[in-house]
Amino acid sequence: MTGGLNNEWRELALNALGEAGLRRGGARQAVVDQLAREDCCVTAQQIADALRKGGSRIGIASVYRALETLDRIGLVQRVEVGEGGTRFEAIVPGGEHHHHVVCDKCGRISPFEDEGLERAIGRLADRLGHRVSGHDVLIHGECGRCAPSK
Amino acid sequence: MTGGLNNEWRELALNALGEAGLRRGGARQAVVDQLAREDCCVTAQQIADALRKGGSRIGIASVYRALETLDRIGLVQRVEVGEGGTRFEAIVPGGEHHHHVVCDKCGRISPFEDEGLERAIGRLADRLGHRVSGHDVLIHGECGRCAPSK
DNA sequence: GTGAATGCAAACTCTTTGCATGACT
DNA sequence: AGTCATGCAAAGAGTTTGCATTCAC
Repeated sequence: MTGGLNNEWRELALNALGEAGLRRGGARQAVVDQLAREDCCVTAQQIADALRKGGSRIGIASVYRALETLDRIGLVQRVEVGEGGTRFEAIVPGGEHHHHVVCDKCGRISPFEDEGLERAIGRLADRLGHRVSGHDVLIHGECGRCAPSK
Repeated sequence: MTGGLNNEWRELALNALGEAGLRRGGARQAVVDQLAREDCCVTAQQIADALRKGGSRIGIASVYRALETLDRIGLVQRVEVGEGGTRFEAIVPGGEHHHHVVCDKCGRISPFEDEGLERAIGRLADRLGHRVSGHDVLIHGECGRCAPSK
């Protein structure tokens, strides 16, 4: 499940754009394609670089605009990890979601899922009483590559 | 416990600065004092504004430098909430800690604590296998003021 | 007295906006 | 054809750095 090209999400996103009356011009579609290829959150700059490497002549501003649009529709999520700017990643509305581990050594960001954590947050949301619309969890530590399984 | 002036932390911080061979000049001390007055995370700009309102002639750069120093020593924590830049707050090393709720309506950031959540993260840390040095949890929803207890 | 800390201003990075051009429906 | 999207460049916002001066020790 790691290793890219989330075709399901790509279809979903292109459909959603159409339904929202938005066009699928070069930049917008290219950003969707690129996000579908990523496993975890990336910066706007990384997306732009990847696309240019692929031969596209995409301006960074268009990448930001596309990401903003996808975020508003709920297909992309902003992730703030405090290192090198805001990151973005594809999300399936109402679908599974993961959180992130930031490696203190190499800075790599890896995804993880945890049922117990989700349950705890669910209970917390009940306890807080007022509406809870979402949550982010960020773990700091060492990634699998810097400290291979213990 | 809400309402400011954490004298315990203030002493701790001033001591720690001395022990680290760092001086307690105007700006550094003023930032420590101001952080001790805050209940939750604030931006560098907010600290600078508060200090100037108090009559100090403190440059924003000195505030950033003081915060960077305190962060390095472990007395201050960066909090990324994705709205209006990085925030900072006082922390007691090894002591209790809270997380944050960002209000979708008014943008206010409020602190909360949750035992169940901490336990879940503890178990998660064990499961991940490699070293975990810290964690942040961010809840999005409505704050108590925008949706008074349900 | 001496070196670290500070204030100011300039530099930098990341992100957003304005505007003319080009592309999708 | 009409309108929305894009690219480029300039503007903004937040943060960091350089340097002369001031201040804590």
